[in-house]
Amino acid sequence: MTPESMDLVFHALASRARRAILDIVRDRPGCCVQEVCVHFDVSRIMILKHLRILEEAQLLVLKKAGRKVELYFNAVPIQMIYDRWTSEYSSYWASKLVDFKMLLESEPKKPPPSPSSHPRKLKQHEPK
Amino acid sequence: MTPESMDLVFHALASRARRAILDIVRDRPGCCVQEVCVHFDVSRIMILKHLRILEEAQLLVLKKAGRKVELYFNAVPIQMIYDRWTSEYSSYWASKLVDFKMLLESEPKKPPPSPSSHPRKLKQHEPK
DNA sequence: GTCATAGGTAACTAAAAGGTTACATGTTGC
DNA sequence: GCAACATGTAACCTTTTAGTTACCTATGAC
Repeated sequence: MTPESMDLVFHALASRARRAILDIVRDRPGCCVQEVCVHFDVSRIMILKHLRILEEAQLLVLKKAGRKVELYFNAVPIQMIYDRWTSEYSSYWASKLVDFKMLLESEPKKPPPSPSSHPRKLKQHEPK
Repeated sequence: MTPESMDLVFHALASRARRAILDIVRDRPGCCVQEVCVHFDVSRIMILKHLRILEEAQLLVLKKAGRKVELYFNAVPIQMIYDRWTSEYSSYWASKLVDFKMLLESEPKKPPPSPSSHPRKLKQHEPK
C-alpha cells in the first residue's frame, strides 16, 4: 500500500458523515445514492462528493446500473491498514499500556495567569 | 467510546505529518518536541499544533519535565476503534471480498464528450 | 413522445486546516 | 545574574474542505 493510497483512506475516514455512509452501505449492499441521501440533512450534491472521496479511497465500489448507481462497501483498504499497524505497533498492543498509570500522575495544567498578560499585534487590518 | 472522541482520533490520524509524528514518538518514547522537529521541514509551531491535536485525541501523552516536554505514544484509542470495527465489520473481514471480482467487471468510465459542452455561469466576479 | 426520477457538474460562499512570523515565559548551564 | 535553550501563543495569510444553488443529461414508466 503506497503512502498516497493510505492518505486517501485515512482522509476518507476522517469525516463522520463519510463513516456514516459506509455504515449505511455496509448494511444495504447494492443500495443507490437516493437511499443514502434520505439518511442525511445535507444536499444530495454533498453526498455525491462524499461518495467520490470514498470511491477514490476504494472503500466503496460504485456500479452503474441503468439510471441508478449501486453502492458496495469494500473492507480491503481498512484491512490493509490494520495489517500494517498491528505489525508496526505490535509491542504496544495491550502490553506497554501499564506505564501510563505513571504518566497520568503528572501535574495538571495550570490556568492562565491573568486575562491581559501580553497584548500584541502584528499588523492592522480593516474591520468588516 | 463516544462519537466525539472517535472523531478526534480519526481526524488526528488523517494527516500524514501527524502519523509520521506518531511513528517517531513510538520509536523514541520520552523524546522531546525538538527531537520531533528535526525530522520535518515545517516550523516548530506547526509541530506544536499537530502535537496538541494528537494529545486531544489521546494518541500522545505530553509530560512536562523541566523545560522539556516528554512525549509518549498511546495505542489505546487505536485499539478501541479496531475493536469496534472488527465486531461491526466482521462479516466483511476476508470473506465477502469474493464478490468484488464481479463488481470490477463493470464498464470503465467514459471520457467527457466534448470540451465546450455546456458553458454556464451563475455570477460574475472580478478578475485578479 | 413526455414527464418524473436518478444522477452529474459548474460556480460560488463560508468555515476549517495548514502554514508562517513575531514575541513571550520558564529552565538550565555557567 | 545572564545567556542560551525549550516551549508557548497571538495574529496573520493561504489552501482545502464543506456546503450551497442552478442547471444539465440519461433512463424508465406510461
